[in-house]
Amino acid sequence: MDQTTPDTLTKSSVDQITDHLYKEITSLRLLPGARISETEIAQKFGVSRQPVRDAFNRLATMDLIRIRPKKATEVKKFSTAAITKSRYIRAAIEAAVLRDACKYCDDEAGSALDTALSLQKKALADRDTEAFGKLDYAFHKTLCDIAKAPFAYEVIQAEKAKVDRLCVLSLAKEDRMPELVSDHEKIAEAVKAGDETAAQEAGMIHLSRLDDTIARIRVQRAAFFDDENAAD
Amino acid sequence: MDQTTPDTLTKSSVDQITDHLYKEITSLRLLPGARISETEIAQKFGVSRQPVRDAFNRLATMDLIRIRPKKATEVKKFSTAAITKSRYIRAAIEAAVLRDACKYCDDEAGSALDTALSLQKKALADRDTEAFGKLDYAFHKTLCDIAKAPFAYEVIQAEKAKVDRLCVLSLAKEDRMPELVSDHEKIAEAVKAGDETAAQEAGMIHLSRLDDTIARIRVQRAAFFDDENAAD
DNA sequence: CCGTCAATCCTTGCATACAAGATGTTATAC
DNA sequence: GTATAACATCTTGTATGCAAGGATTGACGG
Repeated sequence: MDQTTPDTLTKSSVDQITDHLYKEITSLRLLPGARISETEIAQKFGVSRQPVRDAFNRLATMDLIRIRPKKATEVKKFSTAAITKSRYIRAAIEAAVLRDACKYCDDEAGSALDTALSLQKKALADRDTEAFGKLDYAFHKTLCDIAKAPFAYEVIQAEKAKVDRLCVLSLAKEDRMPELVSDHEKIAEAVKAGDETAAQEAGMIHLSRLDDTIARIRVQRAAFFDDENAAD
Repeated sequence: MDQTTPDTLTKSSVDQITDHLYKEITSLRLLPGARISETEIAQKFGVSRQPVRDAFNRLATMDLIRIRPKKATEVKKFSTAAITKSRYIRAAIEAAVLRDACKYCDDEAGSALDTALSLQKKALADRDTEAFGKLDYAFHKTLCDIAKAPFAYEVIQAEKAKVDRLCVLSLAKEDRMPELVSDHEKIAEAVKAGDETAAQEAGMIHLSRLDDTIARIRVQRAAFFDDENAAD
């Protein structure tokens, strides 16, 4: 998210507005297809149109909004093509990470996985989906660290964020937690055992969990998808 | 490159300026560390600072320039971390592509690879490095298409572009062409044979060709690298 | 009642002016 | 001679005004 933030610590108006809109969009408070206006946001923040404009440009490069010159700016709808691409990238990166994690996993790494898993089980017992969401990210980051590829997490995070707002639409988050924790357990076990193929297999199964959810949402909320639309 | 270009066909000033600076940077006519000024570019194009500003923002999100607020904007230097990340991503994606290419390769795909290779051999015979550069991209795109993952090419292209400007510094482009063509031949052969492991192995060797080149340039042109610098 | 045309409003794109911060230089005090 | 402080000048950030194009709504003619 903060990839475009300059090295200065003083958050400029552009940073603030970008951050705000990012959260609004990813949390689905701004629905796909919703039109947003530069002047409207500018008034809301008490600034001029210019910083809003810059923020729009950043969000456009993140593929979160779509600026149609002279027409309007709207929150991007989901596209099956984009989801497919994102999934492909994640699958490829995570496979590499799991392979390397198996290669470099030692006792310390194993205990790190164990603690991560115990935290997840606690969140599962508490039915705390929000906490689990963060632990989910943390688990994958741990894997990247073990694989000596911390930068891979940035990619995973970026791709994950692109589809995470879609999962907000899924009502059955609590129901999915058990199988996700179980997936993580299998992955951790394989990594600790150094079993590449088992780890990658478990990882791919883990990724495929999303497919059903997405397929269900696509039919339920077809209006949020952009597939039949000719224009990108 | 044109990922940020809106759906309108009329190239706006921002598009033109972005395109121009992109070429200037990737061709190394603008050297890493060079400072570029909004007003300077604006005068050069006969426009106001605003479109230049927007172009800068786009280039910043492409990680090609670095905007230091109130200070200056400069062409990003190479960083070992960024190169490592880019290489990791490419390796992961290309491995997946080669795996799928082996899976889906048929006669038609095989002949597509053959024609691509013959074109490369012609460029090699002509010592036409520029033509070969384009054919190199085209070859990898062909592989992505065969793998039924055309979107993967976008990722490869984006990551390739990040380090390609580095290779402009390499004087021995002609010398490297034969081994690159040879690599491509091995890859194509393995893909046509449907031999996953051979294809991936050949692909990884192909990728590793860059490592030596980069290592050499890093010591020769240390001023273009940003490793010791604490600030990103 | 319906279709067509025009005007008005809305949108973003661009230009200009001013503000704020950082840097390098120069002058002055010691 | 040196160090420090003030200033001049660069940089980007923000505000505002105008221009150009699309969309909707209204009126007018059939």
